[in-house]
Amino acid sequence: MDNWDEIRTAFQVARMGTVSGAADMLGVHHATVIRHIDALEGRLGVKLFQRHARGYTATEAGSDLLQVAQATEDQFTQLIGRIRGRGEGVGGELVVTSLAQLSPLLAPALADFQRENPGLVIRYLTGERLFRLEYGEAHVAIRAGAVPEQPDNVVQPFFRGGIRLAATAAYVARHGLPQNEAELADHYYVGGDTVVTRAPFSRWLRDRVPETRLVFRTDDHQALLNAILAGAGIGFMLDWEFKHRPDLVEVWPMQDEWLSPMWLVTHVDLHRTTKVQAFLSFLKGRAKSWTC
Amino acid sequence: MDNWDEIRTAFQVARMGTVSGAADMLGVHHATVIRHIDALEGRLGVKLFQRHARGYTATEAGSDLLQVAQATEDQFTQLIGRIRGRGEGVGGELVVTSLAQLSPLLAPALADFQRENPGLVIRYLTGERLFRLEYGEAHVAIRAGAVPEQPDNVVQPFFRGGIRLAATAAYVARHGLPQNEAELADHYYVGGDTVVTRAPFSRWLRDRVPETRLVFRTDDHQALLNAILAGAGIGFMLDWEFKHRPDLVEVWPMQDEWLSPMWLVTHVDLHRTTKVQAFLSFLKGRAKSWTC
DNA sequence: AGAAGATTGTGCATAATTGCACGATGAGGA
DNA sequence: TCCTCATCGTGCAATTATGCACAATCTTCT
Repeated sequence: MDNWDEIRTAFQVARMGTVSGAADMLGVHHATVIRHIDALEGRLGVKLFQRHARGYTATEAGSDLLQVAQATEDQFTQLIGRIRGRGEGVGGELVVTSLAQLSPLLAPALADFQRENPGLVIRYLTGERLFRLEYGEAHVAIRAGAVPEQPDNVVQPFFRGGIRLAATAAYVARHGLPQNEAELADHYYVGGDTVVTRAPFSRWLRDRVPETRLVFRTDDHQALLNAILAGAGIGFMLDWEFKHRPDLVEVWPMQDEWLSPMWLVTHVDLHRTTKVQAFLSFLKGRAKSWTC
Repeated sequence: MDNWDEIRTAFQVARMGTVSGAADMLGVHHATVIRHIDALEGRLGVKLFQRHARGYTATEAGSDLLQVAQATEDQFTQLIGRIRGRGEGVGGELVVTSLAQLSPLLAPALADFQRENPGLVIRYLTGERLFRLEYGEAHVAIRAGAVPEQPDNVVQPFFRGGIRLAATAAYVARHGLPQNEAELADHYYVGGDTVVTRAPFSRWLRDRVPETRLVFRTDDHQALLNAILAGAGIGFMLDWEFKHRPDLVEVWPMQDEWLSPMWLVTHVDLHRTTKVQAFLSFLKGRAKSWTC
């Protein structure tokens, strides 16, 4: 069945009882209404209305159509209301993706944002795979490194995350601290496994330490942190995590070149929506305390 | 919410995932689909789809629309099926109206017709008010007297109902039979009350009998017949009723001028439908035995 | 890496829809 | 009974929507 508009026209005629009344309702000329009805009846092969001098009266078929179309109009009205409401308020889903390393910072922030917006459902995606905003996989992405330059993506600077090279006090008691760059190669390290990270701090370390010194390798961020805390070696972590663990010792002072800028990325189609805007401003306010 | 066709277009895009696929489904050019989506999104102020190189992916709002429109399409498909089926087969309602006097003939015929068409619901309207075909009050009307000449009504000759002037044997035993027109005025009659019937037999009687001799008056046809059967007086009845009651005696021979032709009337919009045609041919076949 | 295929997006000519005018017809009231 | 009003129906002109051609971009397969 093609042409839903003709059904809508017939619906108004059945409801009003006259072509003129339906035309006023629909905001079109009454001739248009007559043509719609004629076309629809012609296609169906059944009369929907009895024509008489006082207007149109629905036949059985017309009454059936009236009922169905009434339900349809109600459904559509509700749909429009939901869609409009969704566009204006903060509700529905908010899908955020970031590197797994950022989860200790983001998870509490997301939890607080959800608490401020009870109608909201947060979906936080982390994973090695890059979730693609242009496929609608996420509303907001937090990316690190160089400025992302995907077309249709809106990019805003977020914060420069402080990076610490640290180990447990127990490790330091056993192996001491490196006093110069040459001594770095004498130590043991914890780091990524298959993923050849292009992060600046990772490259910095590769330039100064042979691969054989990377004695604990894992792609799981939590496992990596646990390995450092277990004294398996020296590793990089966010300043935020370092500060919250008093038994950790900074092994080498933070270098400017380690700092990789973070970016807030949204798709241009969603960037203007109230929901995304509310989240972005909330996150930027929260991030002031994260900047090193 | 105006323009249901755009919702339908958006629905197909959401279902197919691509503009091109939706265009094929709808049988229109893909440019048309793009314009519909753009117009709809513009009017809603919310993006329904994320555009990317592999097509269109529905946003939350788009998914919502998909669900609602899917239900709508199902509803419309069923509706069309019902309407088409109603047009072709014999089902739904059949509304017939006639003078109450004809109910002894029509009721059995209608019952038989219903038995032949189990999907059919018969509504038989009798009443002094003339039910109007052009307002959809009935599918078929049986009218008596002069040829009805309403526009948009299809009129067919039906049958000439035989009319008998009769009384019970008990009445005749008490009052005898009128031997000539003058003696007619000496008898007692049963007839209509408020309704000044223009039926020929009624006028014939008014011309020959003073009003005071109409001693039992009622507008209810059944009561009128019962009054005759109770011996209240002489009255007119259909030949069909007279024949089935052996205790009745014909008081005066049937006059040609009594015979009022009966007409089958349908509205032009419904006359061609299978249902009405089936009923008309059934009724005409049945009426052969009624003709006097 | 290169080529083929698929998809989206836009200017322009065409086709289809719509609006307007007028006439016709029936209903209701004085 | 006549008059007024509301409603429907149709030809013609203007507006709108559609189809086509082409370009640009991305994906995927070889």
